[in-house]
Amino acid sequence: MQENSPSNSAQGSEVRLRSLGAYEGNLARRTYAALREAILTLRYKPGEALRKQDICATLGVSRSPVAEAITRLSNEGLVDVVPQSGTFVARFSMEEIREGAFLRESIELACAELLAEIITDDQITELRRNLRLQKVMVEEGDFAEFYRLDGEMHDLVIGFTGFKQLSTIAKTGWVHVDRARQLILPMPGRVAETLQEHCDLVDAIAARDPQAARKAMRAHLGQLMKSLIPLEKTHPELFDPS
Amino acid sequence: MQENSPSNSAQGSEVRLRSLGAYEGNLARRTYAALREAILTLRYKPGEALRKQDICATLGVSRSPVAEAITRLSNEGLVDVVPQSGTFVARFSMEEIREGAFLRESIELACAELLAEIITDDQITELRRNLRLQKVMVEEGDFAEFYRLDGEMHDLVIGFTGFKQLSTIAKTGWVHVDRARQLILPMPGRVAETLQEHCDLVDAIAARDPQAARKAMRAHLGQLMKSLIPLEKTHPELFDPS
DNA sequence: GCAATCATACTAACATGCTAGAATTATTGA
DNA sequence: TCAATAATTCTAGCATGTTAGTATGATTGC
Repeated sequence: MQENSPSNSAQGSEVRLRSLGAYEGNLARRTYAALREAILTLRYKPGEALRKQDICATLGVSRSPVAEAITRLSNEGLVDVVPQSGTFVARFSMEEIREGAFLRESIELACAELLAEIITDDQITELRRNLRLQKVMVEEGDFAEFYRLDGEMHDLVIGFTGFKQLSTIAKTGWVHVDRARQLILPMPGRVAETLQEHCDLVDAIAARDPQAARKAMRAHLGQLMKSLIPLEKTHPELFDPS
Repeated sequence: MQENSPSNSAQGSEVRLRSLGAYEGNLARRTYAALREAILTLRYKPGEALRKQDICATLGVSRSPVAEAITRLSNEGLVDVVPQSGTFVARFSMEEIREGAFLRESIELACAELLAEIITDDQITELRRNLRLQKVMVEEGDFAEFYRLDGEMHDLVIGFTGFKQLSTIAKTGWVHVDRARQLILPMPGRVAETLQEHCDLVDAIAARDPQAARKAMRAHLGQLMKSLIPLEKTHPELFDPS
């Protein structure tokens, strides 16, 4: 039932998990981070079974930290645990993607609105600095770095409110969107528009106009969702039959 | 399998953890639920050390499920784990309370706004039914039930959007608010106002007026926060020194 | 050939032993 | 008297043994 994939042999030689040295925290946390990254970057494919033994061997740890990591991934909705049977990488679900996008929109709308009232000049400067770097990356065609800066900008917007955990929660809801987004990267035609949307957002916040900030943020996230919706038709095998 | 006998142990001290039979899921999940309830109801006091051995003995389980439960509570911010030292019930932090309230407000504002556009007549009926029950409870002075209906109404508002996980996330952010609210319950003078705020919110949604829904929701949650802020002065020992 | 049955090989979940490090107390030294 | 140090006793974290339940593949019966 969970059987997977013609041809796609990807045998053991392929490195799908980064060494734990790349992360920080205790073993369980690092194992979690390594697995999470592999899932989000689609090195583990939706529907695929996760073999604890292999993971233990690859990472050189015992089953305990791996089990804890999988529990956390399960809470996040990135894997499905079937009791006494197995653990599988969750398939995409447009429902969850929509929900994650709605959650993030809710949070960022509120943040943008709040920020438009309390943001400092230094913070505006930092946002504009990030924007300039984005512009450079678009010009140079470095999409990977552009998307990193994109994420950083959203983080800045949330972080400037002074709330510490909000960004983590926003990202948690965002994981499904992020994973799906891997399928449409890079989108050369879209980055220029995205950059413009980012500029509009920062302008609205800098102008201390809450309503405009809300509008800009909503337009921006709406555009992203529009690009994700076709995925269910173009990659049906990666989606939850629903 | 493991019979959980009416516990010997706990040398005369009060029962702070309900039997696992009251919950569902595997042992780890039930242990988590039992601990969480005890922390939220302040049967475990902020700052207090959590003794794994005692918990194991009381619940009649081994350290594994307890460890997993504590990890989850830690992710939720309800306990602080100090490596190689101990686990402590998190103290209140007005910062976290504000943040939880902001998160919930963000989500519920978005939901209220969305609902004002898509809500069905049946759903409005269900909200109004809940409101009538609330009114009865206010009249009868049954604050516990009123409080439960309050939570149920917020859940309905979120659930009517069709999103499945949103309510869980909203509640996760809300835990700190909920725990602090234990200190000010019951507030006989406040319930009547609260009921009125609930009516205003439902009226706005039923009138399909997104702006009014936003306003009503914001006013409602703002009132709650106002009642929480004094706690830091009246119960300083329960708060994180900040 | 094909369905029903049984044996095997998996898995998650739980229990428990062990280790290193932190907190606390006891002991020493001046 | 009091500071510094050593011993004891906690703990979280990790490794690993055990158990029960599921899926799969071979075997049997017809």
